[in-house]
Amino acid sequence: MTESARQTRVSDAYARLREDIRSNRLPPGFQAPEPEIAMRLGMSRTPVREALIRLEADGLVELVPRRGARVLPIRADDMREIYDILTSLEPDAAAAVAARNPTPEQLAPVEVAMADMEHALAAEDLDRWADADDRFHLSLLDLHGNRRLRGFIHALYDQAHRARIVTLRMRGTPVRSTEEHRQILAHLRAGDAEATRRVFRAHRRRASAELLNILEKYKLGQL
Amino acid sequence: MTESARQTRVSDAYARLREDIRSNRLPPGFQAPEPEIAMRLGMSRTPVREALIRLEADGLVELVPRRGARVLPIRADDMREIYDILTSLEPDAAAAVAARNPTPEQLAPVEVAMADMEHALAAEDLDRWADADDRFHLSLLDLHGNRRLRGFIHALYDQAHRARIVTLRMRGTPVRSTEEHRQILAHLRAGDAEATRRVFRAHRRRASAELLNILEKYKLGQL
DNA sequence: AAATAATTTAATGTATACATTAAGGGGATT
DNA sequence: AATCCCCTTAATGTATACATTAAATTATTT
Repeated sequence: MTESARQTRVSDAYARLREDIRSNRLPPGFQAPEPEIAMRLGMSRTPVREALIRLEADGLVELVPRRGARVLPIRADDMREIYDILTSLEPDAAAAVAARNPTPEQLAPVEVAMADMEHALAAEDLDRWADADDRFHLSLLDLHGNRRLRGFIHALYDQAHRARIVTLRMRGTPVRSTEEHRQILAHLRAGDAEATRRVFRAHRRRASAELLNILEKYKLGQL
Repeated sequence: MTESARQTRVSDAYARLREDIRSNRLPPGFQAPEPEIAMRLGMSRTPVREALIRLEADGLVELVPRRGARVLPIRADDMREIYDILTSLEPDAAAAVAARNPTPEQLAPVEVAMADMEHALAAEDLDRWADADDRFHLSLLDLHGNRRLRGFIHALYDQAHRARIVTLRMRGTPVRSTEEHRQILAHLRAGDAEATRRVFRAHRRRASAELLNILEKYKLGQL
């Protein structure tokens, strides 16, 4: 659904349902038949069905015959899957960016996200920090330019969003993550592909182990 | 669309269109409005629309407003994107499998694919070889067990299928690829994660460079 | 011949009708 | 209390009607 595409009921339904899922207004496990969802959104079943098919493709819901759409929970296993994939993909993508010796202009969105991250940390504003964290990672993907990679990782971020938001305050202030991002950015500026890859990968491993430990410690079997 | 799901017009439309695209019966760039596609498949527009949404999510078509569905070509750039992703994901997945010290039973599907590859090579049957090659890679993913990874890579294989089939006979007999698969399997049997990763990654790099060179040499800008 | 305007055609997006069938509920039986 | 049977309800899958609008075609003007 491109920004330039004209607004349709399908795109409206898609955006609203996606945002309700991401914000836990439609919590994991929530299930409703199509007529009910259509009524909630004030439209007929047809655009709702189409939106649900797209959300299913994004891994946010499953369509259960005769029971409607169910918001998929994110279990510890799911987060492990997602982090395994990100740990393979993101460091290689970042290393490829570093290998190109990106200009300061090209790195600007990453720099802005880094600066926002630092400010949010200083202000102890975890929500702003999380947003800046997302932008750091995703702007690197934009810079990298592989569209399939970008699409897939966006979908994984959507799926992981709730688990990350819910556990954010359980993880302590993200001093270490911020420092690791700083190191990654320093290596990017230096055009050092191997160092970028190494530090990024270590960051992903540490951060994902931390979150998975929390999910297991607090018995958050699913979110 | 699970195997166990009952057959619907949607699933029928999806399977038929997907197979027509993969086999070039609907070639890249082919474009038709929904009513025409519905007529071809002998059903109404509704199930066709749903099937097309799923095919769009799979990256095989794009839905063009007022112009119907267009079969996406695979350009050299696309193949490069796909191979970059596979070169990051597959070696790590295979290394993770090796690290578990898989039993001979667990490795059986990979062994069968390997044996089929050898036989196909001896018989100079490139189509059978390509099929066995697919099964080698995909059965490793099944063994690995990461569902998101598996789903994504299946979609990439679907997208890459035509380019690989069309260029198969231009690449010469895949003696080298077969040897590399043998080495990968030997390291898997030995439970050597690092060697599995290294050889797999080298294999991916060489094989993708070869195919991309052919796409550029023969000016096959798109397929 | 080319450009522009007007008209016609047809695709899409959406709503809804309808047949099928699965789920849910209630009553009877064990 | 548990299970089974029957009936009712309602969800889904699909077809099609319909309004809107974009593309295509035709007519007119330059």
